[in-house]
Amino acid sequence: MLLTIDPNNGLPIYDQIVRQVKFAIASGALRPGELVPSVREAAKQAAVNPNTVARAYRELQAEGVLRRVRGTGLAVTEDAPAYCRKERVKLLEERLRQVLEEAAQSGLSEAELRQLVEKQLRLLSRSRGRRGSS
Amino acid sequence: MLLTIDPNNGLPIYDQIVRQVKFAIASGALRPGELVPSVREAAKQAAVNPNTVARAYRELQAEGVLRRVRGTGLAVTEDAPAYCRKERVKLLEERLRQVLEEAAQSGLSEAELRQLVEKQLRLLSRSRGRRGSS
Amino acid sequence: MLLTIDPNNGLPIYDQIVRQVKFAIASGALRPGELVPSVREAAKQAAVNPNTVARAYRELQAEGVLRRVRGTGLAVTEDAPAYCRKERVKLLEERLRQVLEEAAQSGLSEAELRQLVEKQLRLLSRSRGRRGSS
Amino acid sequence: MLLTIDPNNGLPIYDQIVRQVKFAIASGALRPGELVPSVREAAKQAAVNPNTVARAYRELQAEGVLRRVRGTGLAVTEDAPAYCRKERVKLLEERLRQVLEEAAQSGLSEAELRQLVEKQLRLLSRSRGRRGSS
DNA sequence: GTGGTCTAGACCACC
DNA sequence: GTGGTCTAGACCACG
Repeated sequence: MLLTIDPNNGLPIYDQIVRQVKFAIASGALRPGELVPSVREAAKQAAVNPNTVARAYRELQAEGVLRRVRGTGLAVTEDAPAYCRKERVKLLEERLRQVLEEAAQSGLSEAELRQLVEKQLRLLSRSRGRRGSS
Repeated sequence: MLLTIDPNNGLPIYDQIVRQVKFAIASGALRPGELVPSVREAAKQAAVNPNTVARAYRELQAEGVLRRVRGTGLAVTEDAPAYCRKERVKLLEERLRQVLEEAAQSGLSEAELRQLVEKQLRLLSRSRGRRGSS
Repeated sequence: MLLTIDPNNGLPIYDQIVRQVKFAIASGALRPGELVPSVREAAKQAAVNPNTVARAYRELQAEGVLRRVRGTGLAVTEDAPAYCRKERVKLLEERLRQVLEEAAQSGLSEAELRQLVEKQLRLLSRSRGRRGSS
Repeated sequence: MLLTIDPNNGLPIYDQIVRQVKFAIASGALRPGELVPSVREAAKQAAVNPNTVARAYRELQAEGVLRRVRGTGLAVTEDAPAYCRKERVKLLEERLRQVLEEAAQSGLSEAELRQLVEKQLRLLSRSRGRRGSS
């Protein structure tokens, strides 16, 4: 469970954390009953203020994704995986829609747009490959 | 030159305006010497505060895309089209990269990711079609 | 809309604020469309840190009780009164139940318990009367 | 001497323990010279961390309600019953006052408030009856 | 050690 | 002026 924060993402940091936790649960990297990294640890790892992590975790509790185990930490709930898989699609579709809409407004033809998307997908799979083979 | 603002875009409104003006110039919809809508008019059309439009126009002047024509308004500069075409690609690639990277982090396989992108592209071209035929 | 905060209430301050706003809406003292006091103003009035008020207001937005009006403030939503009236009963019953349960555990007879409750209700209506007549 | 802990009470657990011990002494269920359950036993029975029980017992010793009997455990002092009876009324009145005050602030009329209180008292005496008959 | 709350104060986006 | 985000650091309750 490694958090990778980009402070210039546009998305608030706490939101990036919320998403990444949900994604980790959706993909099975975090399973029900497992503990998420402690507030302080996650904050250190992500080079972020503990309050910011705490806020993200608070929201995840409010959504029923995490539950508090007193004196122990925050654990993934039983319902979380199903919920997070739904959320994942929703969150990604929303963001994709926004960006593609903007691209469409830019006056590019559909062919040019597809070309742009293809280029980025290729770049992505290449960097993925690198990460995968390392 | 119609502005379409989405306040929940994540992008600040003034930035959305800056981008759309650049896009309009890049695509030839706005040509050197032409005037952009007045601050008040644009603000009314986009249902946005005039200060926000003013700020966007200020930035466009600072980048050399617009210039003041005393007593007349703001006109597109001669250098703007070349500049804006470069910007357009840069801005779109940057946004696309961010979103696709996030999608990649979400644990979706490349196939699933492509499927999502295709779905959104189809949705987009459909809504474009509608707008085109209206 | 005056906030009265008791830092030794046991209830977190942000929660006291959340409750009081809901109560004010439930009782009709705050109506749909009206603005709640600004974060800074409420913080000053309640002698509390603005962040604490902001957190309370954030939760009220998340519950759909308040909505943000950009650059203007936070307004009561249309749905808020119905929702808050339901909440009011729920919140009060929960608290009453806790306290009466504790009282019951204390070994008092039911008669003694009723006497205690009556005494407090009388004290309350007296202080209410004073406030009402002032 | 059975402890019934509600972790969502708002009251800290150690405080709930302190109160319940005092209540047991006030009502005569625990008499001077009698031993309270050992820290470990009480912790097991109440499903609570031993440290938390230890803290409660520490406070009860500081208040002069319990005293260490070397090698034996903690015993109720001679002065405890009188002291605890006073405390009981004080503690309950304080809590009742808080809750009723909050209820009053909620904008309910006195009649509605009384109705709420009656409802909870009835619920309480019913559950008491059940417990009594078991 | 864990999370939760609160304060203080900075900076940003928007009106 | 409005709310939103973030940092820094203190204190509390609990294990």
